[in-house]
Amino acid sequence: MQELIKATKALADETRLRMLNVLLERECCVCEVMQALDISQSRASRNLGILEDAGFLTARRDGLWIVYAIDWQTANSHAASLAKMLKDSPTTNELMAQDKKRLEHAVRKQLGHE
Amino acid sequence: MQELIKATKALADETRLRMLNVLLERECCVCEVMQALDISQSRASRNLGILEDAGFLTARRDGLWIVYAIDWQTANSHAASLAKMLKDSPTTNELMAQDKKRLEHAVRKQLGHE
DNA sequence: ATGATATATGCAGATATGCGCATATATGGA
DNA sequence: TCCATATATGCGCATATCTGCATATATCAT
Repeated sequence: MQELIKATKALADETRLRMLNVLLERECCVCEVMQALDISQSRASRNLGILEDAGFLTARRDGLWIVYAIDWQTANSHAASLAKMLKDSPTTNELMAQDKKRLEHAVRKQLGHE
Repeated sequence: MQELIKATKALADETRLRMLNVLLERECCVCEVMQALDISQSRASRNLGILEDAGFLTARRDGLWIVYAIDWQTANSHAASLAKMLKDSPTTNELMAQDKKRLEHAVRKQLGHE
């Protein structure tokens, strides 16, 4: 049951649902998520880490960047079911639509510190 | 998106996941849930209310009792998807198994206050 | 080695959440 | 009407969660 609790807790946050929304479009590095959601660096990093820990995401390094992607082969089967659910019943929402819009112009290089 | 957030927040709690576990067996009044999970009256009532508010449960009065049941026709489509997921991928867990065991002997009349 | 960029994390403060206790409300029977 | 039972809820406390700020760590280029 602990894995199910961890997965649901990870989902129960607006920021993280928005993150999964954009990651369902394509894999992203942290700075691209920052740009898409228009949030701070620490906030992006921390919440991506929570999603990874819960089994929703994989993380791989690519040079300076850490690239996060939906983990469809996750060991946490509940996370897989939940991710599939999000994919199959997309939430239409103004904020999430904006996130996807900004994602289109997000690039792998950016400010963040000042 | 707010409905999705409400649904996931409602799920993200051990007590409430245990409640859905027993309610997937059969509908229950508050005191039966108290007995099945071995928890206090206010705790049972409050958490059932949260699940109802999020769209997971219906509540109907039957005499002295309020009977809660999974709402398969809920207006919150996300809650429906999540409930179906729980139903289709049952979590095998010692605690949840005990809850179901106690549910077998739960009755519609009981102490609770002292 | 030094500097620039990307990401992770310790810390503190603000807010949210879960719980028990006591009490309020609702129903049905005597 | 009065009482017993079932459920809901106001309140306060303990704990958890989220965030920004500052800083640490990692990688790459010079």
